[in-house]
Amino acid sequence: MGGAVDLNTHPGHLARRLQQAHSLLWGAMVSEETTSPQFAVINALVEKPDIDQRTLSEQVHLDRSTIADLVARLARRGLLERVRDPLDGRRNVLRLTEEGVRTHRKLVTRTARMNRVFLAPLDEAERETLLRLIARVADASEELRA
Amino acid sequence: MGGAVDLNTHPGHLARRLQQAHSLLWGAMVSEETTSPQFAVINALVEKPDIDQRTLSEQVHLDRSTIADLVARLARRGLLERVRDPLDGRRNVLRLTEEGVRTHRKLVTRTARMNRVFLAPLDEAERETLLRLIARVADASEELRA
DNA sequence: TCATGATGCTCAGTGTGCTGATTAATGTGG
DNA sequence: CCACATTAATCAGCACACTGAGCATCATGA
Repeated sequence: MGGAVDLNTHPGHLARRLQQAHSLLWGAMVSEETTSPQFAVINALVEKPDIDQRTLSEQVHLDRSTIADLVARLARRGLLERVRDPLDGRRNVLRLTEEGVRTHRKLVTRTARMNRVFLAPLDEAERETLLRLIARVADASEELRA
Repeated sequence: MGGAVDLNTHPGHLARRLQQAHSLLWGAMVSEETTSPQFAVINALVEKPDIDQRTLSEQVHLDRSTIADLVARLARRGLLERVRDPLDGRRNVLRLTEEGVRTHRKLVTRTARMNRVFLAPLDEAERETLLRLIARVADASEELRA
């Protein structure tokens, strides 16, 4: 006996496994260079260009420090431009380059295909349930932190 | 328009958010020193002592490289012992110390409490559904890898 | 105007997680 | 017995993600 716990009843452990399985499949089916969080950032900038890092970090639910690194990498690869706001010297205004927009277009179709493969073990109703339940738990936790 | 995607339909993005929310709550309600993956390792050693790192990595679904770092940190903190197997000089045999067992006992009750808070937005049926669906997707992906 | 506070960013430090290369030890076939 | 493959662990390198500290800039009130 000894009181060991079944980790399959621990959502944190399962979430980590899920994320890891995802990033593996991502590398194989979507891109080796552009990671999933990077795609989230690019996607957010397609929807709302010319925002600063703080706003961006709220959009994609990433830390301010994490965003800084991530944006620096994307800028180094020429996918976006980081310009000091002349009206407010504290802000970096972010905008995708042509190359960034092209990358986004390419990855959108691939992510759709990957998501189908990833969720293939579930039927349509289960897929929606899974996404909805995760979102509810995540939303509630993030609510508490605000 | 411009083709931006709704990230709430992307399981990878949701998985990352879920995991992040979890690790935040973990730090607040369970332990600041011992992380969730570290607990998974300790828990596995409670169930099966005297295994090597490779076996351990399969038990908790963590990479061999990652296990090495993680185990080194736990050993440095005196929660487990890493001994070269005299019968097979390649292996490190792992065993919890008294302190490690004590830590596990303490954290088991706290993790149970934390999981209840974390999943509070869901009713009992939804909780089981969530855990089961995540496990199915993760299992299927890991299957492909093998 | 000028002190105070708030805001946006950066930096250092730590931990998690992967890949790929290397090293050491064991096992096996000729 | 020895060359060869296999296996376990380590190491280097990269990316993600957090905290906490510090810095520059802007906004506000006295």
